[in-house]
Amino acid sequence: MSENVPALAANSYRDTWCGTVLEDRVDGEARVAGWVHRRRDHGGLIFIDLRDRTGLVQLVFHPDSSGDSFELAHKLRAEDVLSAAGTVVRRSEETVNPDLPTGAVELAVTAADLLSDAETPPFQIEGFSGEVGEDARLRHRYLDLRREGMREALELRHRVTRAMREFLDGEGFLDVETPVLTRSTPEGARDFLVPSRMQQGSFYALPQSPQLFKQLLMVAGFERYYQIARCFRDEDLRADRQPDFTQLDIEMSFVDGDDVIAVNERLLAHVFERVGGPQIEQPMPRMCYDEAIGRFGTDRPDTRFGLELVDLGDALRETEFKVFRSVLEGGGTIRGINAGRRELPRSELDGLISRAQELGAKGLVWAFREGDGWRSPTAKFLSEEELADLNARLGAEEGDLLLVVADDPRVANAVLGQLRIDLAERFELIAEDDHRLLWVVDWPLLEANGEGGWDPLHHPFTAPAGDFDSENPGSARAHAYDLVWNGQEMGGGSIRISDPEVQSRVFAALGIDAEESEARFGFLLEALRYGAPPHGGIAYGLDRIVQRLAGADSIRDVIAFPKTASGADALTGAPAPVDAHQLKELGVAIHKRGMAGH
RNA sequence: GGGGGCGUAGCUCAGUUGGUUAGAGCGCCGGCCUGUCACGCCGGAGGUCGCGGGUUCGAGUCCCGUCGCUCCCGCCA
Repeated sequence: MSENVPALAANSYRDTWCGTVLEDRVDGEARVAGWVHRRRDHGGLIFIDLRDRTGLVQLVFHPDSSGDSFELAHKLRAEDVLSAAGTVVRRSEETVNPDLPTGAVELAVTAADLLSDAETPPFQIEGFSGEVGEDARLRHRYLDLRREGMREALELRHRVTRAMREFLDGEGFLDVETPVLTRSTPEGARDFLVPSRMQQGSFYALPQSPQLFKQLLMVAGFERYYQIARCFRDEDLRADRQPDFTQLDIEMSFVDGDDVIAVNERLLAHVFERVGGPQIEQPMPRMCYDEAIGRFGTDRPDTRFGLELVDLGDALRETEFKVFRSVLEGGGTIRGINAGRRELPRSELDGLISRAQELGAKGLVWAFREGDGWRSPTAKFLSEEELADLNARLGAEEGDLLLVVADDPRVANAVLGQLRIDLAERFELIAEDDHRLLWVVDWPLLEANGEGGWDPLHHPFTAPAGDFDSENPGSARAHAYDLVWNGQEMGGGSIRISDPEVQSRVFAALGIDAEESEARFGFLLEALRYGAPPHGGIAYGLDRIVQRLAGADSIRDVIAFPKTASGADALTGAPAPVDAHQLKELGVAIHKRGMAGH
């Protein structure tokens, strides 16, 4: 921690941090200020642990040498704010506290001032074993942030962003701010809208990302841009999703995908080196999208463990089992995973079936290899030859647990992809200190949206690789890349379309006709006509990166003032009703859900 | 929008099959204590069992509704 703590200029309250009162100050005078962490009152001798952002130092109050402040010390309570001056004293050998960085010294107080008299906090700042509930922590976040874990998390976050800025500055990137009041950019999520007072009936949207602005900055010739940008998406929350979140946003000109990846690998290496993150290979591993889907069932594969997906359709071409047969005839797939030799009670096997159904599968076949066949409710529907073939394809050995899903390929992949993660956690297959980072590359540009149309896998500005064949949009690949860390998406980017004609054709393929694209993106198409360099970039979920570096379970643990699962701020009470006259000024009327006619 | 879990003292939790006055640890308050560092010892206060309704002789416990927190699905890169 000390490497980041700047020297403190002397002021009326203190001339050093609590956590820096170390042996090199012995016999010197020191003045510290902070919060009363704990008081140990021995009657004739009082110890106070004083805490600030940097740590703790022990203050000692003697009745003889501390004067009036001895009486004050007796009255001190937890979280009172205190300024104390005295002599730094080396502790005698038997009173050294090896658990405290400042434990070899203490401050013999000669004078102290109570700067603020604190009420008893609703929960203890430190020093008891029970974990405080998140509800209470968020309601009094300013107290929660005094706790060591939160201080460390925010300091880590600071060091991460500082290292990012350091690296990018050194590479010639310029930090440019883009608007927060803007118009809707189609990243796919619901927009937060802000009503315009001056143009009633019209709305700003909060940015889901600075995507279009950074492209315009490339047209403007800035060439290398970055921003640590707040972004907004009005969707339901998760442990790794907040309605407002922070993105490290980067864009470069005159680059191809490999150039962007190369810069970013150096960026990651620099940041991790600075903050003590995992070692990463240079260059980092890459995996094609199709391989990721094929082996792991997902575009964000967690490669820390096996349990890879296996295609079983060929073993069942002639099967008599109606369920499998109708799936295959309907263009579906049959895929499975070998979970290894496991014992699971029937209740847990039923739980796997429920989970598979929750994930969208119609069912799940479980089996244990037994001899050349299966012990499974499904075994009786399959021939000996089929069972032997399935065992071979799955590499099943005696007692191995096998899971098979027959469904639409997207469903089968999604279900098995999630089940392999559930099983890895259930069987503790993941080593705590194992970190796997990789790029997923060679993405399809579009995917069928199930309604006869096409949706972008990234966003509508992603450049197709090679010529874009409007007749056959599904075959187009994209110059896109996602960074995946232990199966979690940390960031993604692409080379963008810099040719307005290509952009128009991609819009058309997405079902956005000329009129609509002119209305919504005319400014972009026009800008591209005025000399757009080839350009591309990436955006990282900063909260997720810091979360993983901190080993936290939720991004809330690395955000100073996060929202609860219902999108509320437990501290301020936002969102909150507003005065009628505010609404009137905005020309906005409220239609509550459930009111007549709505 | 849907499913699971949770809600008891300031905090973290226990509370049996529905049965007398709802408990513990920490914290808090008062007293004692000159080497503690999760100080110790003695004493004390503190409860709308989230809220509303129901079943019952009797509800923290069972049922219905509702609110909040949380995890997941949908949604969202």
